[in-house]
Amino acid sequence: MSESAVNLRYFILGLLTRQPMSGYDVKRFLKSLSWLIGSPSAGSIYPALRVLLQDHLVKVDVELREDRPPRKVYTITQAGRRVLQLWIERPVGPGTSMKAFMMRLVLASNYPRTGLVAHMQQRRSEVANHQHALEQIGKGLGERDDIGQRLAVDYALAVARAELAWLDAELTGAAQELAFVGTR
Amino acid sequence: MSESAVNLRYFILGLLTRQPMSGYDVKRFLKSLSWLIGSPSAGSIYPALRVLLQDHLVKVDVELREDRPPRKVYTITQAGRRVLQLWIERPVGPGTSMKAFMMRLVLASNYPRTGLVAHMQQRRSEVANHQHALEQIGKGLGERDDIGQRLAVDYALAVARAELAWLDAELTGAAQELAFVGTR
DNA sequence: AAGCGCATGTAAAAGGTTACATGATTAC
DNA sequence: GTAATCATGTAACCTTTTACATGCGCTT
Repeated sequence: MSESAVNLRYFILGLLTRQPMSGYDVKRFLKSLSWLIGSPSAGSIYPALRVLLQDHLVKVDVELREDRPPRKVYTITQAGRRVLQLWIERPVGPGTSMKAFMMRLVLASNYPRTGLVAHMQQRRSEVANHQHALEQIGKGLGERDDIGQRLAVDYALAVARAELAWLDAELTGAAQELAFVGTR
Repeated sequence: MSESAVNLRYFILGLLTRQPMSGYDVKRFLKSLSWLIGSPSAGSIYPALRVLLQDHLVKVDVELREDRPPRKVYTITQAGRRVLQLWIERPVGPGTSMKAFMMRLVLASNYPRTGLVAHMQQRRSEVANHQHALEQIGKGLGERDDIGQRLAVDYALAVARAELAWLDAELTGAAQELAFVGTR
């Protein structure tokens, strides 16, 4: 359950590589993807942006409009891009949540193609491991009355299988692309 | 992203309905299911148990062993069972994470059968909603260069489809059981 | 001899949510 | 006229992680 820490800041930093955004923009965007990543409240987004600003990883331009609170548009700096690259290239250890994987997937455009493939392969092996572990648990359960545990393990297995199927399909596609690029 | 709060305490309380456990037992069990629910550190489990104890929802028996730290075995009290029922019957609002759903699924044996079915139907409609929302986002993305967003949405859709398939299969099974019980 | 599993816990720090505060504009 | 959306932010509170502290027994 570790390393959810620090992630929101880096993820927001990553979003700013697509285009400059205000805190409110970030909030709206995250809300639209709430299913994938969660929808953090204002009380975590604005402070996160302030920290990024203090660390000089983003700069801010204030858009003044008449009779409204000013809109503060944040832009990633060169230093920000460097720090983001370090974060993105840092291999994610075992036990990474789907949410953490999703975050990096959303930021795919910041990866070199091979880096993205490596990241997906990493996920593939993680999920395969856990699938195996779940199957073992399932067997161990046998005829007992752990109805809840059996349901939960079964549910998780169904999800794991879907993840693996998607990753395999996507990875074979990517492998062909890379092979093509390599031979032309 | 709300209401992760308070959950670990209740979930641990729920685990104690299966059998009395020590903090270390809880930790080991959670670790084995880390993929489903996450594996909280000692720093959250032991304090959680202390709070449960202070609220008289569990009681503790100390097993003294030679030359080792004593093992503290926690047992749920009647008051604990009542509080757990209230938590379990409280309808989970929209935006509930898979993890929160999993927690309640693991505790399925504490539900009356119809309550469990209702809970799964609730999840079904939630996932269906989000699937729809994701499909809309996917269409809106079109031919743009949001490669990351497209991948993430696609991935989430694959997972959502798997969840729906599982829930539908399980719910039709449960419906037949209930019908059978109803007619005999 | 080093490290892991057992077994408990605490303290500091980080992170997040909830609730509040402000205030204009737009849609019903 | 009432509610939602836009737009920012703060403060108190809660939970969780990280890192530490202790110490035995077993395995490599």
